[in-house]
Amino acid sequence: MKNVEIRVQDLVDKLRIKDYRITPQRLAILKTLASTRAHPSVEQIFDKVKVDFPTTSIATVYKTVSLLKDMGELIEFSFGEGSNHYDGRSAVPHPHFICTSCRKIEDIDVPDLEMITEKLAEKENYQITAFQLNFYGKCPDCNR
Amino acid sequence: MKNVEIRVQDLVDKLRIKDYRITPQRLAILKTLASTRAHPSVEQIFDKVKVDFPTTSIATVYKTVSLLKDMGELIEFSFGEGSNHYDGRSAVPHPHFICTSCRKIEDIDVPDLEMITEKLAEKENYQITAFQLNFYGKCPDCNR
DNA sequence: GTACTTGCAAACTTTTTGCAAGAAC
DNA sequence: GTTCTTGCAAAAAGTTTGCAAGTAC
Repeated sequence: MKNVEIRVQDLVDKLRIKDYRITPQRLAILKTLASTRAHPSVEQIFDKVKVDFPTTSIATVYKTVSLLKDMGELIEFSFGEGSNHYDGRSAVPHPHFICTSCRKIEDIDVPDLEMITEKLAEKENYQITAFQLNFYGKCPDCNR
Repeated sequence: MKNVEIRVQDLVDKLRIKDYRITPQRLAILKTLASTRAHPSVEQIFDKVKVDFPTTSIATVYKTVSLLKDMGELIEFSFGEGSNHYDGRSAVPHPHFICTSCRKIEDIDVPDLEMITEKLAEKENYQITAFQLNFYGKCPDCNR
């Protein structure tokens, strides 16, 4: 079974456990979230879901995204401008690089982040539950 | 001369050089930005400015904040909910801790961040111009 | 059949904009 | 006096909500 299908099934199970119903619209939203690395906005999720379900309302997308967010199953990003973006592939926070030229969002690897977080929590007596680390600049493609 | 006054003068000079005019409203906004560590929203800046200039419009605050942002003189934050927040004390990005309970925003120190940024830029061939690093959780006061 | 979900429209929040009157230079 | 800025109100953009009709279970 592919990673995407596993994640969709995972989300379906988690919804069912909480007695939420699996409607075709919701399933389409889950599939969209699980299968993209593009960190889409609600509008972008909506555009994808509309292909299969043209009658879908954007309010439904907002409601489902909000539900998943409350369940801790997706990560929300706010970049200075416009709408929020979401990553539903994994619920674990991770750093990003955002190209200010082409607006592309890439997952990146910052090896020492866990240790840094632990040290900070200990030093300042914080109870840290999440983080947001974004680097902004130009990607190799735009940097010419 | 105090740091706050130096920063206000710095901003005034930079505005004048670009032929922007120093109105009493703008000066009050600059003073508010330079003198708080609270990372206020436009609404909160507006509330402070209104004390001295009750006729000030929130549109004026938006316009001045936007002007300073374009000049690279303040940092904008978007936390998942509500309005953007601003730090006008220094234009240099720096990490924050945000208490999810009392909503307090604190500047923190992450020693290795510069090195991490450099390594990342080199490895991925990014040209990094800014970053945003926020830790979320409970501060010592709320963690009882 | 019951309880939850959808889709629509209206409401709400935050931010931007057009423009006439006013102020900085 | 010229040009920029203000303040107001309207508009725009993003998100939330109430509710009747429809659907998953």
